Amino acid sequence: MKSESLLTEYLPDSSLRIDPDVAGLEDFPREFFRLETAHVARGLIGAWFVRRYRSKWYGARIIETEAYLGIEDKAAHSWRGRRTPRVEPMYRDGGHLYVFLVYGMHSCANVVTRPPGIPEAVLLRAAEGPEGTPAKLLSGPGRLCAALGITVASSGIDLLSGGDIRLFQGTGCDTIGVSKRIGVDYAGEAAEWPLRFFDTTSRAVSGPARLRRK
DNA sequence: CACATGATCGCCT
DNA sequence: GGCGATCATGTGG
Repeated sequence: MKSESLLTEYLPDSSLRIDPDVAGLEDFPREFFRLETAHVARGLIGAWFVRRYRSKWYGARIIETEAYLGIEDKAAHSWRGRRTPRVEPMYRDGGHLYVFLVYGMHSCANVVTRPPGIPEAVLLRAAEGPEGTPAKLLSGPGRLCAALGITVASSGIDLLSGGDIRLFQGTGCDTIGVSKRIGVDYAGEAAEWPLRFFDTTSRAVSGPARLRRK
């Protein structure tokens, strides 16, 4: 099934339906997203990533993230201050969305961090739906975007201004594991930095098994 | 589980 | 021209 079709074919009947009001979900304060990126990445474990489609809301609980530290981080798109149309959203204020396409076919969603002008972000790597939802559905940055129908068309939007894609606070997580990031072996020393965070109790954690406990 | 491969194309050099 | 912040599928242990 193509990723695009998931938006129109999977979502409407999805178990990912959620009503933010009924669930009592609350926005993060803007200041949270301006804090140190690794701190935000850790703090987003347990948060809710939701979107509205045809007036109904769908979403899932984030269980895996990675921090990308901007100009000093060889693994980051903004390494050495690179500033192109694609990367531009990373230079915005914390709380914006940055979506890019990898390998010509998969979208990856990021939450921009730090104040305007500092191009850092948190990659949303995996999430989990309610009990009964196939773990694989939202396991991996590409699958997460496909299941929720997130594409580059939404890159640059603000997640805190009441739009169709939002991020809400969760109940926190006290079983967080840490590891190096996945798929950035080309980044030299930066490839070893412990910037990946995940809920060790979730079955939806992506990546090789050797990086799932810690 | 580890590893290998093909798919597929926008972005940057 | 070359190469990914990936995934599905295949092989072999």
